[in-house]
This record gives sequence, C-alpha cells and structure tokens, in this order.
Amino acid sequence: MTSPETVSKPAYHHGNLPDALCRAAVELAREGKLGSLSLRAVARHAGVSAAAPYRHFASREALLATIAAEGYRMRTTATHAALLPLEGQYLEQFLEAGVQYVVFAHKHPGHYAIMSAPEIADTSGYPDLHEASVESSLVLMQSIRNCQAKGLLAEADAHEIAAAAWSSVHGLTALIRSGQLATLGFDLEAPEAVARRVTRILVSNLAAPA
Amino acid sequence: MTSPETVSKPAYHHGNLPDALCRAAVELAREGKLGSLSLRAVARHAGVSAAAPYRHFASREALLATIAAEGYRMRTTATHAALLPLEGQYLEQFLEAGVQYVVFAHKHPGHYAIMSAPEIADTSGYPDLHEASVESSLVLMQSIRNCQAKGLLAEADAHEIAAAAWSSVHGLTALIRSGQLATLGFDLEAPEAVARRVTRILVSNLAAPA
DNA sequence: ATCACTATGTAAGCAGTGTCAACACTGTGT
DNA sequence: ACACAGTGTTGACACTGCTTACATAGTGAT
Repeated sequence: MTSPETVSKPAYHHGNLPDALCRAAVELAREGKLGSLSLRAVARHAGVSAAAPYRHFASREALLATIAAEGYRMRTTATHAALLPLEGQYLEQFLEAGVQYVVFAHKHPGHYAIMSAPEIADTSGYPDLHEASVESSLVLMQSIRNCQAKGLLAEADAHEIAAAAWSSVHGLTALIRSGQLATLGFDLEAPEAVARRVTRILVSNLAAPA
Repeated sequence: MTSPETVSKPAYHHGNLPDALCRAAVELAREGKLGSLSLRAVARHAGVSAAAPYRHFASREALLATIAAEGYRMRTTATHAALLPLEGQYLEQFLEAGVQYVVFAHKHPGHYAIMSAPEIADTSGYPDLHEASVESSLVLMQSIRNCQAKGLLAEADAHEIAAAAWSSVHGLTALIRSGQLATLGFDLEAPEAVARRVTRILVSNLAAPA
C-alpha cells in the first residue's frame, strides 16, 4: 500500500510478503478480530508459515505500528485532498478537516481499529509512526491558525481550540464506530452526514460573533 | 463495590470471591494490563486457583461486563452528586456533567479502561450493563433539556447537541488517557483543569447568543 | 450428627502463540 | 560454475489460557 493499490512488484518467492502481511492484518482488524490478531493468525491469513513474518516484523506490535503509520499517512493525504478545492474558505476547511477525520474511520475501519489500539498509543520506539501521527495532527492546527488569522474563529488559545476540535471528532468517531451513538437515533451507516451535522454545530458555535 | 467500599459480608471460604475478583481485575486494568487480563491472571492476582472464577463468571467478558456496569453506576452517582450543589444553574450543571465525565476516567482508570474495552461496547447480552450505560447517558440528556427549556442553549436538535457534547468529552477523555493531548502542551496530570478549560470553550460557544 | 449444598482446589487435556534451529529454495554477483 | 545472502518452510519446545471432571472443605438446616 505504500506503492500503488495494485499488487506491488513481485519479489522472490512470495511476492512482497511485508505488504501481504499488512493487508492480511488490516482485513482481520476490519473484521473486528484485533483481539486475536497474532502474528500466527496474520501468517495463516496470508497463506504463509507461522515463522515467516519474523523475517520482516519483530513482533505483532511492530506490524501494527507499521500499519498505523500507513493509516496516518493515508488520512493526512486524504484530508489534504479534501481541503484543496476549498482553497481560501478557511472555516469550511476547518469543518471539512473534522469531517474527514470521521470519514477516514468509516472508509478504512481496519486501519482505524489498529490506529486506535492501546498498544499503539505510545509511539515512542516507532519514530516512523510518531512522525506520521504528528504530521497528521498538523493539518488541524494549521487550519485553526488560518481561521484565526482571518478572524473566523474566536481568539481563544489556539491549543485549547485544537483540543476541543480534536476531542470532538475523535470522540465522535469512537462513538460512531462503537455503535453507542445509535442510542441517540443517528444512522451510523451514513457517518459523513452525521459528522457534518455534528461538526457544524461545533464549528458554527466556535465561530467568532461576527 | 456494589456494597459500601469496605469489604462486603464475608462468605464461605474466601470471603466474597466475586468482589475480590472484580477488585483484582480493576487493579490489573489500572496497571494497563487489559490485554493480558485473563481469568487466570485475575485469579492469580486474587490468590485463588485458576478454576475458581468459573463458579462466578462464565467468561472474561462476563467479568468485564460486571465491572463496566459497576463503573457506569459509579459515574452516574458521582455526576449526580457533583450537580446537586449547582441546583438551578443549568448551564453550569451541563458543563459540570462534561467535566465529571473526564474526571471519572482519571479517578477510576481501571474502570474506565474496562468500560472502553471494545468487547464491552456491545452491551447486548448483558442487560445489567446495558441499563447502567443508558442510565448514565440520561444525565447529559436531561441537562441539555433543562438548559433548552430555560433558553440557555441553542435551540438546535437536542440529539445533535447531545452528540456534540458527548463526543467532545468522550474524545477528550480518550486523548488525555492515551497521552496524545500532551502533544498540545496540556498537563495530563491535572485533567480536571484541562477538562474545565476545554469544555468551557465548547459550552460557552454552544450557548445561545443571548 | 448428618446431610445437602456451595465454594474452592487439583489435575488433566486441548488449543493457540512465540521462538528457535535446521533446512531448502531463489535470485544475484563473480 | 559457484558461493552467498535473502526468503520461506518445517518441526519442536515452552508457555499460557480455556475448559471440564472430580475431589475436598466449609456451611446451614434438620
């Protein structure tokens, strides 16, 4: 997946086992089997022997870290792409960044599940993951600064606004994915619409009083 | 813990093994060992044999469900208590309900971890847990309705406001607990102050334009 | 004191996982 | 041709967990 969507160049026996393992792990995670996602299970799912993954990943955690980093980069790319056509409309960009946070989890549930795994929360020890994670959060910060520079957002501490916005979309994503938001009557099959409605409430009210 | 904090009435050999198992599990969860929290590990930690828990809990999931339900009830109680001295100050109550959501996770990290476990998200099959979870969310809904009745909150769909508020505090809690919010420069050892600052941003801006 | 019952221990079997060493195959460079 | 590094397989071992059957000990009622 680092290369194009199509199968990467075949190599040696199997043909890019690392990628195949990543895809297998993502699929298992998508099926909600994160708990039983062992290196053995991944190997089985990829059709190779139990010991094969060890040539490429030191542990299950290392595999997950690789996939999580990939997920962060995918989200960063997707968000940038979604913000591009809104050039100059800073408030709309801010809102869209939030929506994309939620949309990503819906489009890539496997990656989202792995990125949310508690073992992965501590990015120390995985510089690649750490960098991808930090870079991913920069989009939001930049968007907030743009809005403030144009007087489109309240002049509160940018970090507090970022925390509020980040918390909102992060929580919204979690509540949608866990199904808990269904108790409020939302259609979880259309998360983008839900995200748009909810973030609009937050953004419109975060807006400066004109 | 369903009974007072002190040890419940001793019974038979051990002296209320179910409670002892719950406390052991909470402690393990608090230490971040949710992943390796097996019934065996809990039994070991409680000082009983590996098979002993089966008399009281059908599975690890059943044990976690019991503890999660307990956690929801604890949070409901704590929130009600925190809102009591604010009788009549509906907007302050709304804010405080959010703060308490975050505070609970800090005061009871073991329960919070178990309540956040993905296996527990689906409450079907555990009516007790389901009821405790639903009841816990009613505090927020009631608070919103109170505010709207007094014109203290925007007249948007109450469910959307609830979703926004719930998402915010849920996400804020997750980001604090996972340490991710530290990248924004917040002191995660003082989560109540963080919660107060962040929720104030959200609440004050959700307020009707007067 | 006895008896039914509940709570717990002990032991054993089965399954899944991580890890390692020995081995075999494949492509590459000389 | 040939050595070699990279890749994957196989088989074995230790460990941990789940589950069940059976044994044992404490409890309360009669």
